Amino acid sequence: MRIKEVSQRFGLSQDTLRYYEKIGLIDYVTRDSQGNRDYQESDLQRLEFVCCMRDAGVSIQVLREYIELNHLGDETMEARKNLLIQERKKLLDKQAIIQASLDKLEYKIENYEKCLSTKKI
Amino acid sequence: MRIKEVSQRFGLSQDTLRYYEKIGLIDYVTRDSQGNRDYQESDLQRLEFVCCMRDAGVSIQVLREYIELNHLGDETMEARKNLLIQERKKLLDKQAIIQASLDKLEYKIENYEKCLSTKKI
DNA sequence: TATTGACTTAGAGTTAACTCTAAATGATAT
DNA sequence: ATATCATTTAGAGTTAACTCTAAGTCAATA
Repeated sequence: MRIKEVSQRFGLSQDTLRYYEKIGLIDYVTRDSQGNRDYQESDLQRLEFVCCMRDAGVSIQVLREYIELNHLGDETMEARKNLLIQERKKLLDKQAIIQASLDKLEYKIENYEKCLSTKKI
Repeated sequence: MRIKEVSQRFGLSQDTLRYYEKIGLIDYVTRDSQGNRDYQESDLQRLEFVCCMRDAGVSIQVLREYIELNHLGDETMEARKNLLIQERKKLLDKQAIIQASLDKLEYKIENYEKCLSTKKI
């Protein structure tokens, strides 16, 4: 699959896709006879994971560490698991923080609604 | 209250507090006879709100807009309400995205656990 | 054959949100 | 009286994560 289609599929710019490859967030993508990237199924799967994590706010640095551990083979399984557990913790914390923020917003919005309806009477 | 204590209370650096004031995220803080900031109750309340929103990822730009509308008085109540509703939507979307990420992480972690326990037999 | 379009590269530039630096002031502790 | 400490200011520097630029290649189309 060529870069344009991959870009559309994941909602990442072509620049970002090349950048992710340059910094090792995805492996070197094979090139076709013209020298253009030809993304394989495995690349797409990696991108799926990377996009999902990036969308949630997982840092590039952490994802690179994870990828790096992957490259080092089975010995690093425990380390990888622990890394994911850490990130899960961070995301759970973030959800709680967002929830607190939502509660505050909810309260303020209701307040505005009260004010606005009163004003109209 | 002096900047040091405010900094500790909200977990913001003194630099950040001065920066927030400079860009209008909080109003100009009154200075004492020595020219040092003396944060009032109203400043602390504003900071409480700003911090909560910033922690959840609401952008400074949006918060500045909100503050700006506040300065413009009661006429802008509807606009302020709508701005908050928009931000609520963004945060709800973000929660869903994080949940998707968490589900994926959960799956992977379980997988690692299976692999690791099998290896030990 | 000329031009259009999709791609390539290396490297520079951008943006949001801080964070740091340097020089100065005034109050407090030794 | 001197040193230390908490402040102040304007403005420069940093970081993460892109995003853009310029110059070039190749294949397809008018």
